[in-house]
Amino acid sequence: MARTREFDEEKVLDAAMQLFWEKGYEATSLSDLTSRMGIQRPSIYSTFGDKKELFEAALRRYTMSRASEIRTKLQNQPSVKEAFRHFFKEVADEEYTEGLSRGCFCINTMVELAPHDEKFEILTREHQMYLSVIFQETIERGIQSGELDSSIDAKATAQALIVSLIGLTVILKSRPNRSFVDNSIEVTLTLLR
Amino acid sequence: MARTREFDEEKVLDAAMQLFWEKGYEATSLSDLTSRMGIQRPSIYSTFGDKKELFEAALRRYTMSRASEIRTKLQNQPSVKEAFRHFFKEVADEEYTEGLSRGCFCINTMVELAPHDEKFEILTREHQMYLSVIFQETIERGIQSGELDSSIDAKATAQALIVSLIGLTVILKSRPNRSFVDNSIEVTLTLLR
DNA sequence: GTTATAATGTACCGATCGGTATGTTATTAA
DNA sequence: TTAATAACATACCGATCGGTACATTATAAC
Repeated sequence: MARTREFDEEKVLDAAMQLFWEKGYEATSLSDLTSRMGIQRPSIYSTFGDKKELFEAALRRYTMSRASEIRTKLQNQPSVKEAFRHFFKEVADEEYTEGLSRGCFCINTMVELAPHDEKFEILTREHQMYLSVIFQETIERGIQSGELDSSIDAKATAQALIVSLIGLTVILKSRPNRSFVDNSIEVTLTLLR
Repeated sequence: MARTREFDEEKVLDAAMQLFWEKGYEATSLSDLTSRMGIQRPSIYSTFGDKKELFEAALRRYTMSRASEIRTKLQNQPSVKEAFRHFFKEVADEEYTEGLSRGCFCINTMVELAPHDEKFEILTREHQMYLSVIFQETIERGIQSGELDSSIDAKATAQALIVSLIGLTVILKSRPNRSFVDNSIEVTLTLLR
């Protein structure tokens, strides 16, 4: 009974996500968005609502795919300690490889929007708590298998690792020496004894 | 031979610092600045240059005072481990006490500007490296005094603590449970054995 | 084929952005 | 007292901001 949509909703949302991820909320204009998403302004507003709502949709898309990506990575290694080491090193490698340092979209949002917008305070917190549980389950697997000492506090250690991961992701934006990054990763991993 | 300046340069720079610290670079407008600094636009431009230069001056002011503040805090405690514990707890307390979560101006800048502006990439990196040296010297003091095991790597441990401090500062913006924060601090401090 | 409807492209809205030209006021050296 | 000069306030600049009105186009139900 009406004209069909000419664009793929997921594809254009993905394009918006990439842009917000690179530049943040304030620095991304509607003109940036239309050109990168390949659709016109009214299409954005009719499909996603205003700029903030589009940003929120993009962030939700990011956190969901990122969480399952991390869960997969940690499950694919038999050794828990090696799994974390590999994961942390990979985070570092990405920042050194790519020209632009995008970091983590959720962390960027935590810094830019969470302090002034309760919706994003909650959204970013819940993502970190979710990741924390994934870490905890991974550590518990290591305890179960005998790889890790049963005396360690899986939950508290997972929380400390989340904090370190955030710090690592953020400091990479200032492009520190590789040795700085490698040192801090190795020392942090000694928490898994 | 000319009219005297009616404002205190340090005071108005301090006001600009507070504002950029709260809102970041993009979200702070010249109108915000003039009203908070209490001076007119042309006075800003003639005294500090354009918006980016004013921001840089504000950030430099912040990093210098913050570094000496941290150095003092760490030196004032006889026990190194207690010094770090007290300092980390204090960082957390500030975020829970204040209504607004400003976090650390330098970290905010690392996220917002460092990836797209080499000047701020360098400026923020150098501040973190400087703090890292302060941490290292503090740890070495603990080793000297016999409080800390001489087998620990002071430099690498200091770097890991810097990363954790950054992560702590950032995650506080999402207002996690106090237990999350306390747990991660305590676990991280076990690196000082 | 006709009609209803939704997606599209264009062109525009007032508001605000960072930055500056300009005229006025105050101060100091002569 | 006068002349030179720098800080001041005002008012403005073009550009861009987020958001929308409106006319056109394409599709699906009938």
